[in-house]
Amino acid sequence: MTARPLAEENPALPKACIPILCAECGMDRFCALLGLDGTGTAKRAEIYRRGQVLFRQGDTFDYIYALRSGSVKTSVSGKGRRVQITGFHFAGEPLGLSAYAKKQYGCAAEALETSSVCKVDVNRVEEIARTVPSMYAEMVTMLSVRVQQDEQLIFLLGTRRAEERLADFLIGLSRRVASRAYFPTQFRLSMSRREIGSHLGMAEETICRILARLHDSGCITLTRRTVRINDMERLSAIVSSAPVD
Amino acid sequence: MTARPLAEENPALPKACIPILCAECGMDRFCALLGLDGTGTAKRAEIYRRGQVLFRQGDTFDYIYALRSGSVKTSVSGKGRRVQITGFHFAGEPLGLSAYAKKQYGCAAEALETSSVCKVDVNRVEEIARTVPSMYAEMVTMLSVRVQQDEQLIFLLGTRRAEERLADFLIGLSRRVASRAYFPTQFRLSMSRREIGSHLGMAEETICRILARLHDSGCITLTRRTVRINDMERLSAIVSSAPVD
DNA sequence: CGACATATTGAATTGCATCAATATCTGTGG
DNA sequence: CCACAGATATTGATGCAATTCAATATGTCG
Repeated sequence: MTARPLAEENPALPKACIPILCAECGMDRFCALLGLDGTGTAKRAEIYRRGQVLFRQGDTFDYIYALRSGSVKTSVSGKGRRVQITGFHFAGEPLGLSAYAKKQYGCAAEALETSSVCKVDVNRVEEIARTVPSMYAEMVTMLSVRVQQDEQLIFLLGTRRAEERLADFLIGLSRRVASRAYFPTQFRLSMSRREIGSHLGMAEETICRILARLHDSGCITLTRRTVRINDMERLSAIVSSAPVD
Repeated sequence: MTARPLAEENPALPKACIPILCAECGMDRFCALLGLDGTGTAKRAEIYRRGQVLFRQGDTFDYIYALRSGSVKTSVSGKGRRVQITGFHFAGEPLGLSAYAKKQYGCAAEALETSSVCKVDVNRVEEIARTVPSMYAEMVTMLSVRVQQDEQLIFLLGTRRAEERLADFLIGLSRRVASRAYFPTQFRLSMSRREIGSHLGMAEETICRILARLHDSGCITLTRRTVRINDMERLSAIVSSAPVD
């Protein structure tokens, strides 16, 4: 059993996400479900490599996933090869839960890099709930977090201009991934420019241009897929800059 | 006790929303919670008029709401008076649940017209769960439906052009409100052009122009806030028209 | 009726997409 | 180790969809 810091000792993670921290796998609430099978080790941990899919849009809801390490993108497709990346996901985040009602996934999930993933068979959920009565409450918590995140993205897509979107995106990433790293202001993008564009509702070229502009202005330093935030103040200012007013 | 059609007899409502239909108030799953207080009547039903707020963004999570009739908009605000309407809500829909984890509402809710709303004190949720063990599972269901809806809106905002957005919006509205009305292809908009624009991420004027264009082409008939869909085929074709390809 | 919100329509502007060309990176096999 | 091919990224030039600004019309309600 690997010792891990308790939730209270890890201020990097958002409060809402860590009431239960599972010492077995170092992950938050969701992993607690997996830790409770009596063996002390998470069952069904699997490795996915870049491009491998966890599930596809329309697939029957069979597993709930928990990301242990790496990163995953979720995307919604429509007709005419148009794809929207609805989210990028990192260690500690649950995936697939939103298929609960419809019994099929409303989005696809694909690994962005080599990632370790726990899977829970949904048929075991009721069963597990017998030993963990609060399990559904945990699922409510996780889903409610997701709704509020999604609504932030809706706000971004509906009201922000290109540069604001990208600044907002970088700040969010730094909070989620850089905070765990050695240099909290520096991190590596596991997704391509095209994927960032697909997530923020803009063209790949626009991502490039704005990143270049932020780099030239000294706001960030960009080398390949490595980003260092030099001036968080300025970046924040860009996000909520001039009202369209 | 007013007799109401069972879920199976009301094909107008989406499947995912009606496994439990509460005879007491005619509403779906959420209202079942309210029907189970032993009195046979929903407690704390209140009337809100156009412009009155159910809750504000940032307010402490104190009630879960269920819309019995009328309509409500939810919106997220940022700096610089920019506002995004994240959703329009009609009879049978739950509101405020997404505040569960953070313990404060991430959006504001405001009545678009005179509306009847049930309120459940969140402090009673645990309590209620004792008589209704499946209550948390119901909440998971409702939240998972909401996530999938939100992801559809994210797709729309990220990938569709103005005319497609509006066509998609009208089709969605007709499914949600017109189906309950006498003429299933005709309905009245409870929201202004500006509000539609704020929801779809476009300017009020653009909404006007495109509505006029759809009217002139015979696709819809528009009189004030009354919409009649004349050619659903064509409207659907607009939604998934030319790939940006 | 008069005041104010809501809606419509036109004209000018612009932010971003699109098209296009080149550069750079990554992995593979000789 | 280098050369090559394909993916990814950058940068420039051009076009257009949608916003913004502006003016008028129509609706709503005291």
